Amino acid sequence: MFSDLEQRDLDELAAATVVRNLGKGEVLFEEGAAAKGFYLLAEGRIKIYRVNVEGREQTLHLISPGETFAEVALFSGSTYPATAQALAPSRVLFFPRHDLTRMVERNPQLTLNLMAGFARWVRQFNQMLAEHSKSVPSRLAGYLLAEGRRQHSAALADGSCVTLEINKTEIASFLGTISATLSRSFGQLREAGLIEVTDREVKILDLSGLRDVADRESLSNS
Amino acid sequence: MFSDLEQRDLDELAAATVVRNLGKGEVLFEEGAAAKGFYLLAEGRIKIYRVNVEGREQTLHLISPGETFAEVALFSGSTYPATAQALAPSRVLFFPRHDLTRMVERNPQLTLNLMAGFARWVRQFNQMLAEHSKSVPSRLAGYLLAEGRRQHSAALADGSCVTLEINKTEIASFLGTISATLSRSFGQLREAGLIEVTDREVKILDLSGLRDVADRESLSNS
DNA sequence: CGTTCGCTTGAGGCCGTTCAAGCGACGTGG
DNA sequence: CCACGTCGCTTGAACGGCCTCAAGCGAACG
Repeated sequence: MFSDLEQRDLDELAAATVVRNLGKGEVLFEEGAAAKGFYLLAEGRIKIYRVNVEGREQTLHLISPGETFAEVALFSGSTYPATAQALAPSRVLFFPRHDLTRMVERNPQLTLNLMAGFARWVRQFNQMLAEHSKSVPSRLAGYLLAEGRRQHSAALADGSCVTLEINKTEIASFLGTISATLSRSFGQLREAGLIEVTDREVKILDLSGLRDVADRESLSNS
Repeated sequence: MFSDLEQRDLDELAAATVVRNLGKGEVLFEEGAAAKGFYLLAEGRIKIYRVNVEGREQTLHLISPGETFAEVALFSGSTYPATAQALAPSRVLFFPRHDLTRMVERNPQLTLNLMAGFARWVRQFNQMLAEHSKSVPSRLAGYLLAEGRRQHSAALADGSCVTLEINKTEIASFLGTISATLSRSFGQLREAGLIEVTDREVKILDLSGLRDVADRESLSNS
């Protein structure tokens, strides 16, 4: 993202960044708080969530080390649209907005990079909307495949193992459901012979079958 | 959006724009097509939609005259993430991307304007996700209020009328449901004494009640 | 006059939620 | 070391919202 910056700007940026350490469960910023910049996760795990009218949490993003988040702050200008909380002890780098915008004005190429970052964001959001019209088992299958891809550099295969890095209640929130339903969904995938679950380890027994379920609307269809 | 451009750039932009007329039902661009720029709707009505795995349409945006759409093309770079179709005879202005990016490089202020436009987009998307966890009657109430706000410059009041500018099947698609369910939802709002429906005219009988329903999760709760 | 289209309404079924109970793992304090 | 509470997870039963399938109806149109 910063690859096209001149050295002078890089120095300036580095000088402006702030490091912050978070304990497990600590809230980095809350929905509605003034947005003064964006973040890069150096270490740990962050979840971005909103609470809906009924009080249930809907996780929007799960941030892994190396990813930036809250870039929206650069545009929306005013407030964060969601809450960020550490799921594990974490270290984040903070980039103040006014430094960034100053640099943007001087370095148009940076704009294009920012835009590219958006592309990812848009795609992800689009996908979330699409996912939301699927059944819970389908969404779960998609999640497992995505996690597997993220964890292994190599391609997935029958027999690959995926580690659940967050507890199942958190996964449920990410998938827009509750733990009870998620539990049954794991059961359905297991009974279909697609996966094997032991604690926080998921073994993929039938990769292509799992892909089918993830692409399909429901588990039963066609 | 273009307010900060210099005259020279404005001239150049004007020279690059292309006008296109669309008949009712005509498709402007399809999901997956190469994205070469974005559009401004001068006249008519456009819907942006995706078809999910099951083949049902989910409308993402309804574009009214004066609004821009497909700005995403400026970022994602590659392909349109959805399909655009005219709901009525329409006239659109097309802005080629490469002209825009050239201008962005020369005119950093334009970037910030683009970002501001994007902020709107993000907010809308966020709201869509939130809406999706509500009941259909709630979503319908929200839609009616939004349409009312869009149509009347003055504030809404008990007795205000809202005209449904698109047919109910299209509204259903926009709300992520089907016409049968939408029909029942209209019935529920009517029976609750909140609205009165005659053909394509909706009279708001109880504005604050309608707002309550729109903010609540379901019609029955509390 | 027949067809198509948009809308409404009914019956039935599915999926996910709610409420509730039960279980093992873990930590704490007696 | 054991009793007890909490927490995360699972499982059952019941309820409810929305979808599906289907029929019916008026209006527009050829």
